[in-house]
Amino acid sequence: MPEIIRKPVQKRSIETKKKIVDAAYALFSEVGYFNTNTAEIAKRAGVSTGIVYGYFKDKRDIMIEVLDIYINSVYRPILVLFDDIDGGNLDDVITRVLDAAIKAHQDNANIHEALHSLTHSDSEVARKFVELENDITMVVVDKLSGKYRVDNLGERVHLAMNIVQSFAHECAFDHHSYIDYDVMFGLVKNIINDLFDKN
Amino acid sequence: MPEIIRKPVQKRSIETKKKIVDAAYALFSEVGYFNTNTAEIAKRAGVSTGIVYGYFKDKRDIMIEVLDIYINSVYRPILVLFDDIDGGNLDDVITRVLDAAIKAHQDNANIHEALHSLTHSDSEVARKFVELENDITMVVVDKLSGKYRVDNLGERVHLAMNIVQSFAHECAFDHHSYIDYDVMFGLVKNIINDLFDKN
Amino acid sequence: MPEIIRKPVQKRSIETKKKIVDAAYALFSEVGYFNTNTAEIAKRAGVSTGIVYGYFKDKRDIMIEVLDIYINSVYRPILVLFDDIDGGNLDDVITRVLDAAIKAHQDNANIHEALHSLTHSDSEVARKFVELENDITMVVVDKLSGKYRVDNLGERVHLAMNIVQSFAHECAFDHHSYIDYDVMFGLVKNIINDLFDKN
Amino acid sequence: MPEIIRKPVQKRSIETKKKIVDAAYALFSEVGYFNTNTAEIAKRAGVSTGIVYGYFKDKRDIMIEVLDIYINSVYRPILVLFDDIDGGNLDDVITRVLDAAIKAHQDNANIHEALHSLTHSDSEVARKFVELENDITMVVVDKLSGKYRVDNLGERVHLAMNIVQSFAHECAFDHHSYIDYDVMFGLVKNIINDLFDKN
DNA sequence: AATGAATGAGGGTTCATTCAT
DNA sequence: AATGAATGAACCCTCATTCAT
Repeated sequence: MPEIIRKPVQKRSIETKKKIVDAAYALFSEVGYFNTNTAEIAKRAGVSTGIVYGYFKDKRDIMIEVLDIYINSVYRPILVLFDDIDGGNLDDVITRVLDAAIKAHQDNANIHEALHSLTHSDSEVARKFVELENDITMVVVDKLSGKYRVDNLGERVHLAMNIVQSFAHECAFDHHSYIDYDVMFGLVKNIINDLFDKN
Repeated sequence: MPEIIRKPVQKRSIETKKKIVDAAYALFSEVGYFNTNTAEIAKRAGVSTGIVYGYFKDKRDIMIEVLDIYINSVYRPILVLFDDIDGGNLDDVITRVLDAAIKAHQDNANIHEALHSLTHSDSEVARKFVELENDITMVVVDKLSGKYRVDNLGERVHLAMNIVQSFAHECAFDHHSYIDYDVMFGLVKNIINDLFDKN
Repeated sequence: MPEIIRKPVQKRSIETKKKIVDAAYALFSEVGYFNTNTAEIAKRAGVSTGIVYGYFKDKRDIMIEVLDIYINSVYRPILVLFDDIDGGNLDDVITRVLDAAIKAHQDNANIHEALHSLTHSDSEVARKFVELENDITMVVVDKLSGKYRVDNLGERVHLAMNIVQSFAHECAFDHHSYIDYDVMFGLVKNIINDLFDKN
Repeated sequence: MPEIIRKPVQKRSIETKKKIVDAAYALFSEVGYFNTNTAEIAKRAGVSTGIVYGYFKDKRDIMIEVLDIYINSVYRPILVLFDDIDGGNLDDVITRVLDAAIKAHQDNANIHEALHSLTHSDSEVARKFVELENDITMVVVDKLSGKYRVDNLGERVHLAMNIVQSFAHECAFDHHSYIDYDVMFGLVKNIINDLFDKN
């Protein structure tokens, strides 16, 4: 059975594919992967159900594309903020990274959890998330290693990443009325500063 | 004829219900809520498909029960560890809490994420998780407030909780080969100590 | 994915399964395998679409069962006619076999071709048909070998079988107005007699 | 806007149409009519899916053309072998016809069954096959009637045709390891000779 | 209280056919 | 004449839920 999946080259095609991915991204974000059906995706994208399978092998394939876009367009871009680290001071970089992470989480609300929860039933999703965290840690370790001579830099960076992630998530959902997020922002900044500044 | 959901009072009934919940717990943990079907739950529980609806209104109702059990049997018990805080020193408590959190995560591997990912499509699930975190923060703040006079105790406790959670999760999955988890354990302990010890 | 296919033991179950197979048999016979859909089978059987998959893994699985029934209930029974061969004379046996083959073809009109045409896309179907012909040849050779000492008995029997088949098919469809089937019957009988009688 | 089906007159057009039919012929032969889709036909033909509908009304229309080609290019040509019948002896003609029939079956393997199985769901296909057999019988009867004065010539010719067909099919698939096809060839030849030679 | 057969709406996917270019 | 993207009805199959026993 010779599945022919379109590799869109023409402008029209590219746009159709983008419409489908965008619709899927939005729906996965709103109600999750399993609560979204392909008819809904097509409808939201303004196309027929059939053409979805002209661009994607199956529903999972759409999800993988959404995941890639999420990773490469939302997640990885934060890494460039570390380019300033050589010239500037750490505190500014941390502030900018925190701001960016919070913003990314807010804009992309639920998609992270929607995709990450698939980790347990889809090993490729798991692999991509692990790889992403590995990459981020490696890049940041690399940037810092010249400047900050601390023991266990890998562990420190990874932990910092986890904390940033956790905090951004906390901010995005903002469920706890008793939390002053500005205060928490300060606490997080201190923690991360401490992770690298002293030894 | 309105379906009557059994409130089991007899021993036999209680056990049947427990078998169903246990089976659901295990399956949700292994493959997630949406990849589990009720026939499978019944089979794993060793009961008929029909009787499941004698104890639960619907599939979601089983999930809510699983969630309650997870929260009350796995999550909340960690709170008692803070009872020692008056007599002992903080460092020991932190160590024990971290150990307990890691163990809880390891034993209950995927269930947290499986349930938490439903947050976005089920507001009651969301409410329960928010409530849980509120409760934990409140209790710990209460315990600590007599002894540790720091500003923003609520934010500190909540942040500490997030970090513990994030770290326990990290340990449970242990996907990153380059991480020495003992080292990270020490870093986390320091961070939390710092959050309360100094001012 | 734990497909549970019912092995019906209760009377009710056995009847349901039979209704499904009978409906499928009729429909495959009338319009062929590919022109029959599972909803139609269920409808003709007077059951819901879902239950079909309680008894069969998939549509092909129904077809395999239909094939087995065809082979074992229609085809193989002809073999018992050869039991008389020891005591009686060959000519009578041939007559009875021809009559039986024609009747079987008439009663089961198109099913043979409907199933046999799947030979090319389903190797198990192919295997079953080959096996069937092998078995028939073997059995008949066995019966005859004591009595008729001719060379190349295997080839003779197999050829006879082909001719009987071909003729029964011809009779069943009776498309050719210029053919006197009684005459043809006599010709076929002579041919087969000649295959064994003389040397 | 009524679809206009091209009656190709230009060379280019004729070739395109031929490519489509050839592709369809091959695919029907390999996997059958229902397992072949139009996209596949177009791809194999090296044309676009759309243009297929420039030359054919629908998928069935392609099949009818394939059928016509099969009948006229593969089947009917065997008839010319009977032209020799006046001058030569019958035995030689039979040998040549058998050889030709076997070769035709081998070269065109599955197409006969693929097309013939459509008989039951498409009356035009049925008609064409009946017509073909009628024609063959008529022609052969005509050729023979001058020379061989036997009773029931129609039945004899038709039966001979069936046997040849059946045997050619047997040879083409050669599924039965215990058959010596040269021996069978001889048996078939004798049978047919006997059908006409004596009376 | 329990069984497991039965229901039927809904999901993912295919494919003959049409249409804009 | 030709392309290949697009359509949407129809197909196979699943599964939460109900029902007869």
